Amino acid sequence: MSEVFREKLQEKGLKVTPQRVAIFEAILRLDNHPTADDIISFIKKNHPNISVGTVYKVLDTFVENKLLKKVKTEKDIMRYDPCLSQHHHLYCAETERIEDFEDEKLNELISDYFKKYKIKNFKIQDIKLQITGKFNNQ
Amino acid sequence: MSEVFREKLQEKGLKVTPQRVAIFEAILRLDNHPTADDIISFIKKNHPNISVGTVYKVLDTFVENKLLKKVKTEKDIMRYDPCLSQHHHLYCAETERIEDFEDEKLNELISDYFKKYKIKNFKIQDIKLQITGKFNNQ
DNA sequence: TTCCTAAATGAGAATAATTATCTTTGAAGA
DNA sequence: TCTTCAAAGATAATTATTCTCATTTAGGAA
Repeated sequence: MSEVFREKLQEKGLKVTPQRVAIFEAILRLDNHPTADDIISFIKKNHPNISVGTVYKVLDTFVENKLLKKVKTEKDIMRYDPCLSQHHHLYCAETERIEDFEDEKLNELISDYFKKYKIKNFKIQDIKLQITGKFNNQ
Repeated sequence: MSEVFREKLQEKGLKVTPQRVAIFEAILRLDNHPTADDIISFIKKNHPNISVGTVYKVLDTFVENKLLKKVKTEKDIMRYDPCLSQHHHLYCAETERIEDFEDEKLNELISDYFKKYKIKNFKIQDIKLQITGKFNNQ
């Protein structure tokens, strides 16, 4: 699994450092769109003297190189999300919980719509739905 | 026009202060999703000794009371958006420009879709599209 | 394998946005 | 007009993030 990751880095001429590996694994493990701070705490367990600045820098390089995306809640803080597949977000304003939501049929519906009705003076690169509401269970 | 605004405040038992009026007007005037800082600079022109903390507090009360929404870019800063109508955002990652995008037909399409295909364990309150891409002109 | 160099990291200071605290002021109901 | 509680002002504090710069290291070359 981390082979794909190594390749992606090397492809772009980026060095495969233990810090980068640790940070990427942390995001996969933490799963639910961690904040930089979540990531730092997690990593410090096995990697006690990693620097905060490093984490931010690594996250930025990942975003630049499309290994991650930045996500935002209604609140304040950036969250990070691995670029695995095109997906949307279910977001609960009360609890700050975010879940991924994939729906191929919906994607098609929307992209067909915009093929038919283009937005003038704007070239679409990506469409993301932020669906706000309430989770019923837990 | 600011009558509606006065009423909305009074309805919720909030006082109509000159600061609140000025801040709300500033957001309407500034239009294109100003940051707190944009708002502060704008207001200071006519209202030189308003306090930064006040602006933030007022913005928060407005958000709590649904007079405004907080919006986010891929970058860092909060922006504020008057709650006038249901709309989506066109967003250019390069220039940070945000434009509103209203499309009743699209809203219907999506809401029909979710009437048919409900998301399990989730009650939708609001759906917003963030459409990333590039503006062609200017 | 060892050497070299650009790229990456660490440590911590600096910045910027936002929040908190606490005193003073003023909106609006009595 | 008076009173009172919410709101505003001033400024300190906090928090997330970025910057700086000295040190280290990944990984290609010899």
